[in-house]
Amino acid sequence: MTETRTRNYDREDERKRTAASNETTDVDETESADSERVTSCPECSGRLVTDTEHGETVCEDCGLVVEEDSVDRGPEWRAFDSAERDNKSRVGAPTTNMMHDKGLSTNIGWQDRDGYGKSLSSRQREKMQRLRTWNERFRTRNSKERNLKQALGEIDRMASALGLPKNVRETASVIYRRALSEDLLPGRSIEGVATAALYAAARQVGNPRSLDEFTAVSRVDKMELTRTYRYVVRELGLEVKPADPESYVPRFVSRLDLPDEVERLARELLGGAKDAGITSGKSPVGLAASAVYAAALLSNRKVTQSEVSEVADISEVTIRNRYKELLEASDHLTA
DNA sequence: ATGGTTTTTACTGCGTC
DNA sequence: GACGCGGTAAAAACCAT
Repeated sequence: MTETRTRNYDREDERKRTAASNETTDVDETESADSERVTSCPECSGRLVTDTEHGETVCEDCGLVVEEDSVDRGPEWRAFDSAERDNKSRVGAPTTNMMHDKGLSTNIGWQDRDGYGKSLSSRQREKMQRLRTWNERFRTRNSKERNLKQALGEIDRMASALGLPKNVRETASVIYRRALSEDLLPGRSIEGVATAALYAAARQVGNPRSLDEFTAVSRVDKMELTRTYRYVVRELGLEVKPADPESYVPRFVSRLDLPDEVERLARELLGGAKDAGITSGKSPVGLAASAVYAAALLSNRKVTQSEVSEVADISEVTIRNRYKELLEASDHLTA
């Protein structure tokens, strides 16, 4: 009931509230770019045509240029038959980065001798030394590739076990690559960092899974996961927003076989709770679970607390406490 | 390490089927 | 009586300092 809130969710919650404007690195720029597309001329509401050669969008009737200097996303080359197109095209499946050297890497001997056993001139020796340096660099890179391959396999396995979509896996592998290139791995298990990366990725793209769900499919225990997760987030300066309770709602609803109506109501309740400021510092999972329970109650679907607590992995007591608050908040809002 | 907060565990009482 | 629900106290977990 007081204002000294400490928890994780809370801190970031406050940060979001106070500094909502200076978003820096996050992934949600998809909407703003395409949402304001004009479909008809603002002057005469004629039909618009795109002139790709000049990079403009022009009204067919009055000739008004609605948009100019648009980016040409086509290829910069021309092809006159399909063979040529195949030849010049550089698109295709992305390179995987998952291949390692298959033991074909080169070794440069340490004795400064040539093929006949004679010693080398000082000039040649210097050259060999430089070559050794570079070769070593490539080889360690290769060892990192192997590491990466294993980690990506783990990420894939866990992601599919948790039913996480592809974009989460991609984000996770990006995070893992960064962790690898910044040398965060020594002293930590590949599995641990991979799990942490996936956990962070799931949260970043707004499709979070609880820590418990992760420990269920990962070989690392909860403590190691949270530790490496915090470590990775800190070292990489990752911006992970607090999990939005609403993002858990659909899963709970579907696991309980409840109608969409309940989902809608639950979201409404959560919105009200957010406005009332009672979400701060509370576990998002608990909040979501209670909202689902309360919503089911309001729409006359009978679901027991223990059922909800089962699918959400939250104690019944927490559900009771939260859902009381939720209803209270919604009463305040409507009254 | 400590202190403050939330969540969980365990237990009790009440009402209904 | 079993079950769902509400409440409480104490323990455990968690996070910031």
